[in-house]
Amino acid sequence: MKIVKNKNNRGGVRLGAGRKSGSGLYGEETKVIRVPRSSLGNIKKYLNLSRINNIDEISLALKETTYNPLVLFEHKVPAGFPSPADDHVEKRLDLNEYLIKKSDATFFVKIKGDSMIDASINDGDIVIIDRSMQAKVGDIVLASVDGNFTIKTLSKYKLKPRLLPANEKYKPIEIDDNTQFELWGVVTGAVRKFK
Amino acid sequence: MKIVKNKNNRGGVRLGAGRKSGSGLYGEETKVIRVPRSSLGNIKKYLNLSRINNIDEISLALKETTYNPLVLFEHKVPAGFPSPADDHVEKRLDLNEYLIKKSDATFFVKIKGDSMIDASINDGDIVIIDRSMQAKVGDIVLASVDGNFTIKTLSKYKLKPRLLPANEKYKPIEIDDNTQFELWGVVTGAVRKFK
DNA sequence: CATTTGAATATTGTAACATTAATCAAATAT
DNA sequence: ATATTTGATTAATGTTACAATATTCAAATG
Repeated sequence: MKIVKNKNNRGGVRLGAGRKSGSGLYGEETKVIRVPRSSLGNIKKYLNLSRINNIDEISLALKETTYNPLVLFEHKVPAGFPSPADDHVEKRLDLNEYLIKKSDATFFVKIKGDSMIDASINDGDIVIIDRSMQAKVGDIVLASVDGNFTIKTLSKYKLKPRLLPANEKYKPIEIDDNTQFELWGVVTGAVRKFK
Repeated sequence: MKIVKNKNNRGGVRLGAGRKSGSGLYGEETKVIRVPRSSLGNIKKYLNLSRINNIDEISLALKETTYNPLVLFEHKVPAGFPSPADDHVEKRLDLNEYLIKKSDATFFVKIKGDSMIDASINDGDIVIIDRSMQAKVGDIVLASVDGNFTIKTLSKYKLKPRLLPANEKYKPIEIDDNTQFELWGVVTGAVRKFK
């Protein structure tokens, strides 16, 4: 009986070989903990979000839900507003529910600057971004271009993506093969506080 | 040499003895998971809170639509968006909480028409109205004028209120003694859905 | 000089273990 | 008879150990 050896005799003691420290999923030391089964899903979701977005700390603020089913007057008549008593449709409205479809694929960005002013997105507004949606031409998207984040309308030009600002002061951004370009998500809504 | 026995000879085989299942901290099965060290604190805080506050409520708050503990990138740099890793401040954001101060004095109106377009309030937007606030000149308000509801900027002219549209196409509305006029509330915010 | 290869080492999920905590009924005390 | 003490019993919990996987490097090969 023969002992089959490796045909090749490569490798050997190599200084500095091996996987590098910090090359893991989280880039840092991990610990083992025991958690109740019903919390597993939430915790994994949390870890996933923080990993993807490269966030140091997410404070799991577990305040009481502020959900207050409030009243919505929905106006049906184009010119002016009808008497609420006669013509409005009353509805309960939860703003989270109204504006967010997939909560675990959604995050918010606060707008700085006026480049989307013609799309009624102003400095200080908060836009709602859905990472899970497939962006189409015409959508307002969050993208990174050469390392900078920007919110623009997605367009196409000569088979390449093109980002259009909604303000005449700014020029479209053309994306070529030398441009780092990544779509982060589709802007699905916006909120503004006046007071 | 003596073997020291127990002085007492109590106990023994007892059917049904022992700690009862489900008597633990969480009252349910637990699992072991590995998490990054930097997240440990938050996860423990979360587990602690959910335990104290009754699992159902909290997991509902995290999972269901009413409360979305999502991630907010708040940008500090005016021009464009910086790398999220560098400059963002991350927060949980509850849109209800963000936009509503006094929930029992607040209601919503869905906008029809383009008369406030220059204030970035467009057809289809939903505005948030606080009935409890004292309206000041410059505020966007909901008012009824001769039985019709309208949303305009509150102004003053010759000691009388005047309602200014935010669109050149429309004219200011002067309020005189023969005009029925009532202030319904101050517009404190607006939300828009793109998709 | 580019490619292939396997040793080397970190990561990661899970099992195993030791310790702690809770429960029960027999033994003891009152 | 009733209350209390006690230790066997078993679940829960935190930690370590381990096996499987992933990643990296440079020697060997082409």
